[in-house]
Amino acid sequence: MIASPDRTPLPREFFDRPVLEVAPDLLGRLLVRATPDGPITLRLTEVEAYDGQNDPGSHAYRGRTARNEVMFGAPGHVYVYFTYGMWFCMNLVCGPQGRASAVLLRAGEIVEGAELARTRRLAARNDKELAKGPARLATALDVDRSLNGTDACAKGATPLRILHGAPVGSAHVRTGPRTGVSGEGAVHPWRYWVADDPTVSPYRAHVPRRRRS
DNA sequence: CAGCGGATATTCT
DNA sequence: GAATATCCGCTGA
Repeated sequence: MIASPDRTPLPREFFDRPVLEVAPDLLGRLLVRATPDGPITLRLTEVEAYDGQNDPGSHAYRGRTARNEVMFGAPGHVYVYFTYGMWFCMNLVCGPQGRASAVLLRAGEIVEGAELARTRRLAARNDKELAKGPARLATALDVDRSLNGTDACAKGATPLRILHGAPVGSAHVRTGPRTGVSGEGAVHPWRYWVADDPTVSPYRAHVPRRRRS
């Protein structure tokens, strides 16, 4: 008998902790995206921690800019950025406020509303690929810049909410280097995923893109 | 399966 | 100008 996941919201205090504590604790939690056609619910299976102060890989490492200002705000809010000229990725801001740390949501399993996610992820060959990768995850959940700064712990109505779900025990959490991070930031094993989960994205070491002609 | 080119925002040099 | 917290479609083994 498998216990039903807890559908109550995570309190803001959950995020008001150091990012290295929050990140592994997010695995197995549920993210609910309210769309006009109904909810899309994702079970988190892969995340990465970014520390705004000591981490050269973080968008906030070199200080506050127009892009990263949400990271400097209250924990539990959503930081969305646009990358490679084409894709959005989403993060959840962690505490303490002002440290500008956040967790990148890299992959998950769509447990509700897969038919809605499929209409946005036409390239996915099967449901396990719907949210396998950070930009795929954002696309599947219809997340773009308009949701930057959304409070995922809001009391009232919100387009995006995070629930307790069924946290993964530490025995099932794996860690390794972050994907696509280069330089000194690459040494930290701050990528966390659920062991043997088919929705986790393949690891790709950072490779600089070749210069265009 | 591996490799590569294209899309082109944002930030840094 | 160059790098980046990426993905997709094509090519060739």
